[in-house]
Amino acid sequence: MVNRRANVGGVPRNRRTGEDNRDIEAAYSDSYRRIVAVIRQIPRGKVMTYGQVAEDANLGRAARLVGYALHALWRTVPWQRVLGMRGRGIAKVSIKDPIFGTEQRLRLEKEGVRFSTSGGVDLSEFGFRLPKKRVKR
DNA sequence: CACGTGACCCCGA
DNA sequence: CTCGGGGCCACGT
Repeated sequence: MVNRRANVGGVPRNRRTGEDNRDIEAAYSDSYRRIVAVIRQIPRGKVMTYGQVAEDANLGRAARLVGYALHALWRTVPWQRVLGMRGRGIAKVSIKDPIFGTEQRLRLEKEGVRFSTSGGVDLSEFGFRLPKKRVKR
């Protein structure tokens, strides 16, 4: 399993305890909490891209922030269901660490997500979006 | 306060 | 396909 700490420069551990990440949400910003809230709603067998998570969390185009946050909060969410956008409705594993990257793909395949020969996931088939809030009208 | 950095993304050349 | 360039934003230094 993935026990290995994936600490990359700058990404802190839980600010309060310095270890356990289970309640890490409370220690972080509101943006992080919203990101977590969105990711937790992705059902089994479906995926979202970093950019889509940012949008649905009302964070505009802060896709980068989602990646940053997820790296720190992965213990608290189904992290495997977030992929990187690779143009034209195709998403791919975006994790640099090969151990985690492989783990992500295996977990998704176990949920029924299919990867093409080139490693892409068809978002028209496996993509998930939160139902739109009907705010305007 | 100012940078640098990062599991990102879009666009144009 | 590869490169830049600009945008996003939290966090560490």
